[in-house]
Amino acid sequence: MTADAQISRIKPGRRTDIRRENERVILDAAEKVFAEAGFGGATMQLIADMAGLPKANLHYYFATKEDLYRKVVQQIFEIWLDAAMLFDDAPGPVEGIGGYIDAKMDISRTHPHGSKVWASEVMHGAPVIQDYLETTLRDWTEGRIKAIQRWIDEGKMRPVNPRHLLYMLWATTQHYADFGHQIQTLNDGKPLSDRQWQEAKASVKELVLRGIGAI
Amino acid sequence: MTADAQISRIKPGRRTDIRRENERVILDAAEKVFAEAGFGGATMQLIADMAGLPKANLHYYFATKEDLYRKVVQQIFEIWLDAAMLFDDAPGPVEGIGGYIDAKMDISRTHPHGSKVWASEVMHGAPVIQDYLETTLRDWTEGRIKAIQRWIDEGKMRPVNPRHLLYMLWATTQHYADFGHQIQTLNDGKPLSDRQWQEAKASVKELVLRGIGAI
DNA sequence: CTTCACTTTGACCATACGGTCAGGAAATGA
DNA sequence: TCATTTCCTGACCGTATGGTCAAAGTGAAG
Repeated sequence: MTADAQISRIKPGRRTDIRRENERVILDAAEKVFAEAGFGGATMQLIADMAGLPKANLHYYFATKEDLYRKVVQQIFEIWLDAAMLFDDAPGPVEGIGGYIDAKMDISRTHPHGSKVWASEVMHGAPVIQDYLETTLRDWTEGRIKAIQRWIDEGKMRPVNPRHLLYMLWATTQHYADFGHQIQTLNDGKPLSDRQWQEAKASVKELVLRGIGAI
Repeated sequence: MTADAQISRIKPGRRTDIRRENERVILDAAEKVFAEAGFGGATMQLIADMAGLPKANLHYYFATKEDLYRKVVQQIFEIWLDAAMLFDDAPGPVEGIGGYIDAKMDISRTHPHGSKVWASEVMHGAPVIQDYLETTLRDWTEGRIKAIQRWIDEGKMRPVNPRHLLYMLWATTQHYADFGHQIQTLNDGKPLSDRQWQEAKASVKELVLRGIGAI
């Protein structure tokens, strides 16, 4: 992070880069603090300390706490949408759903904070991203349901309710991020190792793919 | 709720009942507010308004905000533990796991607030219930893993990783409470009907039981 | 060097929050 | 009736928080 800052300041170092870099540092800090303390429990001072900047500087880049929070939520949503592309262009459920599980599990490992912020936002009634749920997410969901239904019609999987299958995919994959602390506690207090993450991915994939009769 | 208050005030109406009743009203209000706003976003004033009592009265029954919060978390944990009894005394996975799914799905419908408070608590690193995770939950989990392993050894289900199976059960069932708002939004803004809840339970049970090769 | 836009920040403010407390009301038992 | 315990609550307090602002710092362009 610090190294990046120095690099970007040396190489094409311009005013724009200062802004871009600081916004990134602040967003990363905010994601972590919002995840660990919730929106209400997070303070601008905590985020500032985590980012290594004075509090007033945060308000120079982000007008309000809500504004900063909104950007954090949008970020994780876009990451998930990108990963969801694996669903398309897949010939069948093994590649489509299996690949989607892989991607979402990887995100749960690399972006646990973002996942928690999203979960918290939805649990509180989605006050700032309700429009996303009603537009982008709804459209995406309907599209995926159609894809699953096609696989069912083609006999590539059993006739399960596509909607509840999607919920299960979301729930199961995000659980490893949102409830990571509980999982770690039940793992003798240690984070899952590489091998254990592989095991988790394999277990989830097998349970789901066998559950829908794709293998 | 009001009726209960009147009844309990008339029937065996004693000092103890006033305390019991008020504590219940406050706990119910607190559960809802903590679920909707998070610990940091919840205020004693909001809880007091929801309970229909002056704020100072809350502090008469519960010393601090943390104290009140702790009681709320303990409550949902006990409800879940009770439901988990269905796991025991079951001859096989169809009854044991199937019954557990039924029970947890019912709780997700009847106690969505408690589930959200628990999720929020764990996501924030379980600051107040870490000891529960390390003792009661860990013991319960180990016991259930043994039970599942026994079913596997008896050939009643496929050899899946019991730990990840449990995580899937928790994730999937609690998803219907924790992400209820998202599910409702994707259901044209309407809460799931009785029929839709039946469909959800059936889908989850079939996916899981088929996934583990129990049906 | 001067200019000018962009960035930084310590000091400050109004508000809202958790919690306290004194004094009164209500219930109970003798 | 009176004493005692329990319950109730408006008013109050110290603190922490989100946000503001004026003044200073910085560096590229002319």
